[in-house]
Amino acid sequence: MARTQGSRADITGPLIRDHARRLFARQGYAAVSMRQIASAVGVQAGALYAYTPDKQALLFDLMESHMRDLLAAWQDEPAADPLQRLENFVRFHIGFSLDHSDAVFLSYMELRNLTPDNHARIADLRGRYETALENILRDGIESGMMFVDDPKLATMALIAMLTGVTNWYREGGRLDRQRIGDIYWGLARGAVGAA
Amino acid sequence: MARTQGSRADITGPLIRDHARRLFARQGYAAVSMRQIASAVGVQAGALYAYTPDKQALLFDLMESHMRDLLAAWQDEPAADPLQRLENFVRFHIGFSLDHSDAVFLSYMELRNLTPDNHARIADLRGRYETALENILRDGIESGMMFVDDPKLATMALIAMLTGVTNWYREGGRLDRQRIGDIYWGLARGAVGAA
DNA sequence: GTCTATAGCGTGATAGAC
DNA sequence: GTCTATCACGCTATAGAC
Repeated sequence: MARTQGSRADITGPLIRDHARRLFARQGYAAVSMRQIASAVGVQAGALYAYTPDKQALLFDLMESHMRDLLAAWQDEPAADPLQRLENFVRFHIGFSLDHSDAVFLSYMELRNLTPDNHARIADLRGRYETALENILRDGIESGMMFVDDPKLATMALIAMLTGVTNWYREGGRLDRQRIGDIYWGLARGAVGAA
Repeated sequence: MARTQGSRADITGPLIRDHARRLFARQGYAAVSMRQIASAVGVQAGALYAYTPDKQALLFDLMESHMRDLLAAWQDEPAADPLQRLENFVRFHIGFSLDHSDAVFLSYMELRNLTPDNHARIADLRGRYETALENILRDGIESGMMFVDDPKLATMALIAMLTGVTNWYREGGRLDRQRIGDIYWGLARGAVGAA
């Protein structure tokens, strides 16, 4: 089958996702036009519709694949020491959030721009991730290594604290990632009463 | 001076601000039209421009007045015990955030939709508030009551943790505000090494 | 202060050529 | 798969009547 003029299907798809993610994160879904995305990619707006049925599906795909990537990347070791598992989680969450800061930002800022059905699916994935942390806290409490009044609230509090790194982190700043992980692990360990 | 037909200047201004705040917080600044705000208030879109020069100024006014209200509401007692001051801050921040959740959400979600000049002014106000907490932590460290590696990061971490309450809190939920304050104070106290 | 009407422009999405 | 052209609509903001 002969290639049609100017076709670059193998790279255009990923480029659309990359630029859309970046633009949505920086300006907000509603503020970004399909023309703007197309311009960043280097195609005309009409060409985008060969890859996505509409703008909403593009947003949902970005958020869903991010949540699936996050869940797939987190590898718990349920048999290990709960404190060690918590330290792993803290360092993992910070590292993943900084490596995918646009997707992280998108996935908790643009929930409101999803259709109700799409919203429910993302919320479900998010809930699974929160449960992963909550289970660590419950195991830590049960084993007497952690002291937390309310594991559910502690889960939300810790995730909010850790994700907050993306709000101020700048590449090449005062602290490197290892050091940031150390500091946040110290805060988290204290918060769960295991200082 | 005779009143013109249908004029309700005394209440329209606040109503515009109230509805704009609510709509911006729920749907995002870019996704809300001036017509939508006007409709919620009960006037035609053109009438809004008697109260604001444009949409951007309306957003900025909402954010700036929120930050000023926040700074005015926080009353530190520099002479008191640093731990007591931290507890006060924790309970204050959660209470204020829940009482003004739309404004809180707006003020950290829509920074990207401000002009650079307006952005700098909001960032300055936010910085002052962060400094208020940072000073408590520094005093706590100096007095040997707190153990924190990096007061700057601990400040960002604590504020992110506390503000996160607005993400999941629902009126009439499992926990009342007092109890939520107790739990978060426990987490914060532990995080700063004062459990 | 509020209304109606509208200018001027940008939007998401589609049709049809290549 | 990409382009050009376009439809139909919504947007911010303004003008002028009352």
